Amino acid sequence: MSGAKSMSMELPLDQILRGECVETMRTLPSGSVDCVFADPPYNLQLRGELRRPDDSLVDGVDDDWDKFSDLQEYDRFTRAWLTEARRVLHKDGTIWVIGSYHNIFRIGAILQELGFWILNDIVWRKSNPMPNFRGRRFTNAHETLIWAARSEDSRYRFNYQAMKALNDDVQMRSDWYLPLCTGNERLRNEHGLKLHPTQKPESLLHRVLLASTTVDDVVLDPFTGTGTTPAMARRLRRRFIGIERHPDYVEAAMSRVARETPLADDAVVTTQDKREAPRVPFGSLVELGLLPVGTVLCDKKQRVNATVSPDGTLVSGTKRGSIHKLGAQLTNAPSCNGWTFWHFERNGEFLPLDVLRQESLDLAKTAAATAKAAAAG
Amino acid sequence: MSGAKSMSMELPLDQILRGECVETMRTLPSGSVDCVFADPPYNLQLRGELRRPDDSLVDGVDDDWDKFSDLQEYDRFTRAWLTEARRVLHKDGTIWVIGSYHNIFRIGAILQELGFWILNDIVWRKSNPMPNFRGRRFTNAHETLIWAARSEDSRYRFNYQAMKALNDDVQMRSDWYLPLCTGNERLRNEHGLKLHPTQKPESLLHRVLLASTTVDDVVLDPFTGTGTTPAMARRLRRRFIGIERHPDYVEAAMSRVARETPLADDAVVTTQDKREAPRVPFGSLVELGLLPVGTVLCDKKQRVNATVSPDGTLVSGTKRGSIHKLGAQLTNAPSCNGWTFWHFERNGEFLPLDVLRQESLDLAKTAAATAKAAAAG
DNA sequence: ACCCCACCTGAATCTGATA
DNA sequence: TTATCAGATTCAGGTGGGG
Repeated sequence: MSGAKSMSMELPLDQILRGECVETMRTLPSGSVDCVFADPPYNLQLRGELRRPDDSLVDGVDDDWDKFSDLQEYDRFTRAWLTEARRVLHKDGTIWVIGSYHNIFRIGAILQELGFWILNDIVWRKSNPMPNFRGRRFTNAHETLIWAARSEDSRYRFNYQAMKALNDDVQMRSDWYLPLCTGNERLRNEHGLKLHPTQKPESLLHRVLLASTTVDDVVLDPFTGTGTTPAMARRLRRRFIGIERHPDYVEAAMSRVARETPLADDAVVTTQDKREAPRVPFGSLVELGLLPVGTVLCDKKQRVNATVSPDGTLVSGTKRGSIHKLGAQLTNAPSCNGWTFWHFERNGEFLPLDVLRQESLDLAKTAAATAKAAAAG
Repeated sequence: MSGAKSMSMELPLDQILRGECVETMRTLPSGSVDCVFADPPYNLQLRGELRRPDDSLVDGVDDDWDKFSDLQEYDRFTRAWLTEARRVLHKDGTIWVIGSYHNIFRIGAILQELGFWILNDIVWRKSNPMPNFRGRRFTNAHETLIWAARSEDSRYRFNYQAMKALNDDVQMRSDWYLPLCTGNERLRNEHGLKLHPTQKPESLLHRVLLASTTVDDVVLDPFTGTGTTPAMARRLRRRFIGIERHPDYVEAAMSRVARETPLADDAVVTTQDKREAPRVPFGSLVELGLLPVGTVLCDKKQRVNATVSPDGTLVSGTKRGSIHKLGAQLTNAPSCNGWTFWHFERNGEFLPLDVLRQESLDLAKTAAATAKAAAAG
C-alpha cells in the first residue's frame, strides 16, 4: 500500500530536525515519505497596527519568517521547498499545503508547474474567525488547503470510507467546518502568551492524516512549528519527520509529542465534526427568489406593512431594518420574532415567513437526498 | 461615487457584444467600467468520459472553448484577457473571477502579477454539488471567487451594511452557501437539455452586484454565456456590457434580459453605509438649537463629562476640543467616535449624540419633501 | 454546583476626505 | 504629496471571578 516505508532506509523517524527546510530536506533520500503536510509562511504583508472597535490592539503576525521582499522572492522560496518536497515524496505520495489568499495562488500555480496533480482544494471554514474590524471587506473566515498527488499517475491513498464515516455516512465534502486552535490546546509560554502565532488545530491534522495516510506511514512536515503534525501523527500511529528552524519550537514540539499517547490498535475513527445549526438568514430567501424584492409583508392583523429590499431589510416609510428590528420598532415592542410576525400572501391567505424558511430547508434537504441517491446509483 | 459612469463616453451599454473577448474589450475605452465579473473557461482536465456508478454518462464540460493544449496556453489566454480587463476597469473598480482548482491558481497568480490587489477569496459552497462518483477524492463541493481591486490604492466600493443586512445583521463571511442553478432558472433548449454547461445561479450574481456596485454602475462580463450577469444587472438597475462569442448564447441571453423587470426606484435601495450618509458637523446641532450651549454631556458610564460651547467644541476642565478629540483625550484612546461616545439626557435616560444626528437628518428630509410638495402643489 | 457577566483573543494585506 | 482630522468599525468562544 504505502510504498515509502518498504524502502526501509535510515530515515530520522519520529524526530524533529532543527534546520532550514530546504537544506534539511536535501539530507533525506528520494521517494522516502508517504505524505507531506506543509504550513509555509503566508507572506501576509501587514502594514500598520490594527485595532478593534474597542481600541484594543490586534496581535498580528510580525515574525521575521513571514517577511519577503517581493512576490518574486516568495515564489523562489516556494519553488525551492516544493521541489525538494517532491523529490522526497514517494511516487504514490500526496502533499497538503495550507495557505490564505495572500499565498495560496502562488503555491497552487507552482505545484502545477512542478508536475504535482491537484486532487482537491479544501476549504477550512473557521467557526470563530477574527472579524473584519473596519468593515471594508468580507470577514476572512477560511483558509485553503491544496491536496495534490506527486504526479498525474500516482496511485495515491484516499480513505474514502473513513471520511464518509467521519461525516455521518455521507461523502466528505471539500469544505470543512472546524474551530480555531484556542484554549488548552494552544501552547503558551510562562507568561500565558501564545507560543506561536499560527498554531493549527489538532482536528485539522486529524482529518488530513486520517484521509490520506495509514498506520506506520511516514509524514514529513517541513515547517513544524509547535508540532501539531508530529503530535497527531503519533496519536494516530503514523511516523513523522519534522523540520523546524527555531530551537525553541523544536523543544516545545518534542515535549508536546512526548505527552501524546498513541491510540490502541482497535481505536480508529472516533471524532465527530461539529454539526452546524441550519441557520437561514432572511436575506438568503430574497437572493434565492423565494420572496421577490418589492413584496409587501404585513403583520397577522394587517395593521402594519413593509416592503422587501434587495439586501433583505424591510422598509416602512422612513424606517428600515431587519425583519426583527422593524417589527419591534413598528409595534413599540422591545423585541420581535420577525419570522412569525411578518406574513406574506399566497393563494389569498396570509402565511408567516416561517413557512418560507421551512420550505428553503426542505429544498436543501431534497437536493441533498437526490445527490445521495445519484451517488448510490 | 462611481467614477466610470461620469466619463459618459459612448459605451455600448446594456448590450451583449458578439465577439472574441480580448478583441472586443479592445474596442472599449480605458477606465470605463466600474466592475468586471468573469466566469472564464475552467481548463478542466477531464481525461476521457466520466461515468456514474450505473454506467450512465456524465454530461461534463467538453465543449471546444474549454480545450487548451497545456498550462502555458491557458496562462497566455488568461494574461491576455485580464490585461484588457484591467485597462478597461476604472481605477477604483473591482473585478470578480470565478473558478475551480483547475484554473483558479493560474488566475490568482496572474491577477497578482498584473497589479490587481486581492481583497477576498470567496468560497461558493454548493448546497447540492455533484457527488464524487468514483470515491477517490473529496466531493468537490465548492467553487472559488477572487475579488480584487484594480490596484493596491484603489478606493473600491464595498456595501458593508447591505451585506451585513443580508446576513441577519452579522458581517458577511467569505464562505457563501448557495444552491446550483437548477429548475426553472436553468435555460434549456427545445429538447429540454441545458443550454450551457456552467450557468451560474442568479443568487450568486445578486450578492456580487449588491456587494460591490451601486445603481447605474457599469458592469462588464467578458464571458457572458447565458447572461446571468446582464439579467441580474438589469434587475438591480446596474448597466451592463456583455461579451459572448457564440451567437446562440447572445440571443438566449438578450431575450432573457428582456424578460427581466428592473426594480423600482424605491425598491432597489439598500441599507446605507454611514460613510455615505451626508456629513453633519456637530456645531450645526448647536446652531439649530437641538443641543443648547451649556448642555453637559457624559460618556455612557458617566465617568467623564464635558460642556457644550457655542462653537461646537466641548470643554472639560482645562481641556477643550472637538467631540472626537476630547473623547480620545479623556480616555487616553488613540481615537474616538464622539457621536457614539458622548451622551445627553432626555426623559431621564442617556442617549448618544448619534440620535440627534439622525433626527437632524430626518428633519432635513421632511423639510425637503414639504418643499417639493409645495412646489408641485 | 451553577449561572452570569466581564474580559480576552484569533494568519488581517482593515479609512477617507480635505487642506 | 503630505499632514490633519473626522469618525466608522467586531464575532464566536473560552476563561475566570463573583454571586
